[in-house]
Amino acid sequence: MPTASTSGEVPARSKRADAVRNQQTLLAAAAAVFVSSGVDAPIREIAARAGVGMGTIYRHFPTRADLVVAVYRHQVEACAEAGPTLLAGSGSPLVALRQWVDLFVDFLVTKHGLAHAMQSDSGGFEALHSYFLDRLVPACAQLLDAAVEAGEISPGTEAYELMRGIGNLCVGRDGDPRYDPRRLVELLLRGLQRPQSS
Amino acid sequence: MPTASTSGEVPARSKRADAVRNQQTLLAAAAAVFVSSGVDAPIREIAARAGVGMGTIYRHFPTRADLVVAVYRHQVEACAEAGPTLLAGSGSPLVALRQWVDLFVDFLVTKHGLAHAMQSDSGGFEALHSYFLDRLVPACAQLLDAAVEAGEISPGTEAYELMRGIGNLCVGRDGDPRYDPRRLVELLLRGLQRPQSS
DNA sequence: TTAACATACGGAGCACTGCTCCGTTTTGTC
DNA sequence: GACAAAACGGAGCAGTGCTCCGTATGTTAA
Repeated sequence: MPTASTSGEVPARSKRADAVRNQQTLLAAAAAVFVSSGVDAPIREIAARAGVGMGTIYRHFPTRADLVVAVYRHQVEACAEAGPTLLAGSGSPLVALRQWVDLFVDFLVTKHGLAHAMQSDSGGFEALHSYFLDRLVPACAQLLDAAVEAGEISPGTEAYELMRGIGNLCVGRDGDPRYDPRRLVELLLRGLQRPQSS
Repeated sequence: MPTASTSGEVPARSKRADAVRNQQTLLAAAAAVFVSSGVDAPIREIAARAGVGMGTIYRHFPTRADLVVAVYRHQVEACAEAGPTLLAGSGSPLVALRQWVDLFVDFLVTKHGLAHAMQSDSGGFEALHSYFLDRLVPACAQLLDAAVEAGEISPGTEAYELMRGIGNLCVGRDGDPRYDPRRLVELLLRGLQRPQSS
């Protein structure tokens, strides 16, 4: 009963299937492009990657900020859900943690772009940020705990602290080949590892 | 003796007069445009304002960052020198302080643009920032002290603190008509004023 | 003074970008 | 099926960064 208009409300015909599909495609494409080319990547590039026209992007996300925010939310969700999945799929919690952190670093590109895109409008940003913490800290903690439990890493590091550290390692690199945050994050993770005998 | 080549050094023929003149003109024009249109203003606009061709700008300042840094240094100097001048030129230290703060706010536009333009290369930025503090805090302090001395404002506020406060009021306004930093700075200054008996 | 050269200037032109607009295609409904 | 609404695609426009080279100007040596 899509056309049920019980009151003075607008009928609100449900979205067309292709529109929904394209929205998803765009989110994924934008995320990938943000990672490889930064949040200032040309819209054309995102459109090309998604295999859609530019008009489609502008219809779904009128401004760049809209797109960035949408990707941000999408990524937070994906990242949060990936935690348990990775843990279940891998025999080693440490490996799972590594994979998760990799996802997290990808995500930070968008996050920093967002912070920049939201110099004003700080209200919405606060809300988004707390959403980010609520969802992600527990996910990270679960992986961390599991790795400790399995004896792969030393205890004593909090998820929040680790995430913040990673976040800070990832600021301010814009095409500078001399600074690769991922290398440093890798180092950080290695530092977490419990020294293994033989 | 401009062509004296005492050793293996390059003769280093002195710069042409028009080149020097244009450099000054450009600095002034860029400063004005940065205030009215932000540091991302089109190069064309700056060139037009200075009455020179774009080639001239790019010859003097190969990248936008170069130009911004040069304007920054220039402004720090001008601001520092303006302190004593304004003080001497006006009967009221408070009026002088007001005028100085106005200059300072103009300058902050460039400063913030600079901070953004220097996400990487943080070494040079640090040096610039300490230069900024060394030059400007004393200038501000002098005005502040004079105004206290004259009984126009209440004592107890440090120059550094005031400047920092003003600086913070000036972040994150990019064409948002709802937020005008100057209004707030004016309020701050008014708050500094000693309540005067009619 | 003037010739000759190094230096600096100007702006047309190219490449690339954001964003709009509208003819075409797809989808859902009757 | 037929039809309208919704969504799509991408050509095209306007604006921008940056380069390049013919021209103008300042400077030096004779």
